[in-house]
Amino acid sequence: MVEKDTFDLQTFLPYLLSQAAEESSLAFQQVYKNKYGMLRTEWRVLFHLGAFGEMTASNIVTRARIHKTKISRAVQKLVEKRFVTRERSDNDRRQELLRLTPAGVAAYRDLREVALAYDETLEAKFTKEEVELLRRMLRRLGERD
Amino acid sequence: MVEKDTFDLQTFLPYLLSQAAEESSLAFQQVYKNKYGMLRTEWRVLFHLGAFGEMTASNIVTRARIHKTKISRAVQKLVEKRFVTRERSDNDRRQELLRLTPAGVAAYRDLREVALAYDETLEAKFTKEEVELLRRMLRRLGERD
DNA sequence: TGGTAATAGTCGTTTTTGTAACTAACAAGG
DNA sequence: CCTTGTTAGTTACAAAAACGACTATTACCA
Repeated sequence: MVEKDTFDLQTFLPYLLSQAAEESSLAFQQVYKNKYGMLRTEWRVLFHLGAFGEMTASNIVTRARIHKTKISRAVQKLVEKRFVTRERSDNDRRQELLRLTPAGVAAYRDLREVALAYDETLEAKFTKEEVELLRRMLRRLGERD
Repeated sequence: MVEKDTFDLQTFLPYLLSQAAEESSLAFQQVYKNKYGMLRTEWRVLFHLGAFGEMTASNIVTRARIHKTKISRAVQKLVEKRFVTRERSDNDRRQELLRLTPAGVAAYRDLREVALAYDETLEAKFTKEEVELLRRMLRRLGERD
């Protein structure tokens, strides 16, 4: 045993953040996993393509800050699932333009609705002002240093 | 491309939470990883033993909500590193009492200081009141449903 | 040009994690 | 005592993540 402690895990922000992140993503995770057999990175890629339209893998890497090997494998899976097509760019033949198929668009829209509804249940725990502040703080904490 | 979107990842709380959690734990992670060769679960186990003293693995499972197989493996690693000892309980010979060794205590104290200092740098991004609210909200979001 | 560096994306191997099945010890009721 | 059920913790195997090396293409510049 150590002397009486001035440190409490319950005040350590990285701990609180990771607990909150984990708990709050569980329910949503079940949906894209069970309904579409997707992993988290796949959902994120799908989301980016749905929200921003045609992109290359490295666009997503930059925006989502996910390692390129993870993106690469997620794209493969999404192509296998027929949610995404890829086409070599003519300007730069290293790049591949990624696009949602109609099935991909449908999945995106469906998940987007689920996400919106789920987010509302989270927001309902607090006041509007609190949620607003929370978002601002989380964005700030999530900024790359 | 999809119709103009009402959904923005930047407002989706699980996304913001996971980005903030990831980013804000990176720097601290480097410390326990590089300095002590620990993984996240190992640091958490070490922390629990340092803060609360002698515990069994399932005590930690309950408190930290980490799956018992992860705890089991983390304990093995910590024993190998000579930070923790285990001893079968006499009352119940299924249980093992876990304790920090002097080296474990030293590592704990060191990491505790690092954590405290690091937390302060995070807090410095906001006002006292904001941080207080943030903690409350994160605890709320991290509660098991 | 030609050579070197940088970028896009993939692949292979090693670590970690997740899941479930397993052993050992206890508990409680007949 | 015996059986059945529960708890503590480990282990085995499969799924997923991390990390680095690799190919192909483009960019830069002497």
